Amino acid sequence: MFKKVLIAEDHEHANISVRKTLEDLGTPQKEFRFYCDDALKLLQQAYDQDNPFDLLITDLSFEEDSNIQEITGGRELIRAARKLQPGLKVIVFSLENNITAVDELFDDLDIDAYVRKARYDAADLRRAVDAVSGNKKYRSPDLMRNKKVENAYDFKLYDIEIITLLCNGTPQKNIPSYLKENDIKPAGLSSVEKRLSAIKTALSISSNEQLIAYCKDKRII
Amino acid sequence: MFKKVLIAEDHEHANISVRKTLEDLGTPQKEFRFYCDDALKLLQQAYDQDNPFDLLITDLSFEEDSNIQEITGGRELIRAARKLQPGLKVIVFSLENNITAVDELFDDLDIDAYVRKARYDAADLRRAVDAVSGNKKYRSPDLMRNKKVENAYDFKLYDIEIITLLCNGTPQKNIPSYLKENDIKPAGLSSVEKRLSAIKTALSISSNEQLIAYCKDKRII
DNA sequence: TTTCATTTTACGGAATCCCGTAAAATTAAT
DNA sequence: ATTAATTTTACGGGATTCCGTAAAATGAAA
Repeated sequence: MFKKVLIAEDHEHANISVRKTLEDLGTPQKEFRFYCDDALKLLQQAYDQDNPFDLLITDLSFEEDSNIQEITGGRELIRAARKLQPGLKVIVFSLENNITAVDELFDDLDIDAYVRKARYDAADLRRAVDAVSGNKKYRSPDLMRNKKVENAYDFKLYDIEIITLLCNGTPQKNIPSYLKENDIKPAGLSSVEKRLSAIKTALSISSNEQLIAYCKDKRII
Repeated sequence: MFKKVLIAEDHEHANISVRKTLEDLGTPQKEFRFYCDDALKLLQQAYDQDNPFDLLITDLSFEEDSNIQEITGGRELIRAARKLQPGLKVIVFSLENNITAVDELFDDLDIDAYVRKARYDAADLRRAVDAVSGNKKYRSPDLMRNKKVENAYDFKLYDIEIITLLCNGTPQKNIPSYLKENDIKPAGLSSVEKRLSAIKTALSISSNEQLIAYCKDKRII
């Protein structure tokens, strides 16, 4: 079982109960941070002092507030943590229930477990910690693959990025420059146009306006 | 302070930590349920046995699962609970951060407090319980804004008609023919364009996409 | 009815979006 | 390393939207 665990989670309530779950599991040393930057700093310190963490449990999205952060989300935190300490085990604990997004976490960031914040998430987290401590991967049962039929189109992170920009009033022609700034891969205007067009075709949707309405209704955005 | 509190919250982790918060506050009797129907049943039983609850803390959205429920959400639960026990204090504890939606909770359901699940939500909940036990209303500080200032534009039926058409994928240039069919007054394309432009200017919105997002968020559509 | 004010529509040019095709770049395979 | 396949970008023309101006229609008042 794990000896030293770091929890990065901005919601105080979630933070409290994750700590309690770890207590029940008998983890001797638990640290928690409300901000990604603080979490990484702690990770670094522990590493420098030859007493590194052996597990990171992190949320994906951290709300921005007056305390401006270098690292603004769980994905970047994981990347930074792994760069520092490649062998670090990582469990993501988040509301995200988009299967594709979770797949991307396993594929791109090689996380060890994904626990969705949901009805039985405490028991779920316990199972995840167990599995990961045995060097196994774990993902919440309801994200195994079943709800695939739900969405006629499988929204990728890239799609959501673009649609979010539209929601913020960014004109289509300005999206490329934003994508380039954030190093998001296909950044050409053509690519954006094509992707939007593909989404709309797949969903039998005819205008951007209708697409936004759809995404809002389905809570995709 | 409260003697008997019922927590209705489907997320196990949230449930655990709300219980812990109440413990810290010294609430002697705490019950919790993961489903609305169970929560209402317990409320009813306690009432029938002349030992009613004096506070309900509930989430707004409960995830559907195989356990089919009569009552599917916090709003209905509150309505049913108040019908049974009109004086019951109610604190809503939810992720919802749409000011208009929260306003509606106070206006339509006359809830006593709204605590948003966010960074300092444990401390926030404590303050809410304190306030409500002193017969005061409470809402999370970041949702304090005055409700009147919110709607910078007063949506007319005509506006909603047009925006609804856009949401259904009608291209702008086809809107006039729909309006004519339904005998809606200014049906010219120019009028439609001007109206949309006026709305966007009033709300400092730059695109139709952003307008749709705004209307969906504010529950105007 | 005439006049005036307001609303609605028509029109036109510029900007943007849409969509197909081709070039360029990247990736994979041999 | 070369070739082939795929992805990404560039380009261009037609459609649509955007926005200002002017004409037409409507309504109110005298």
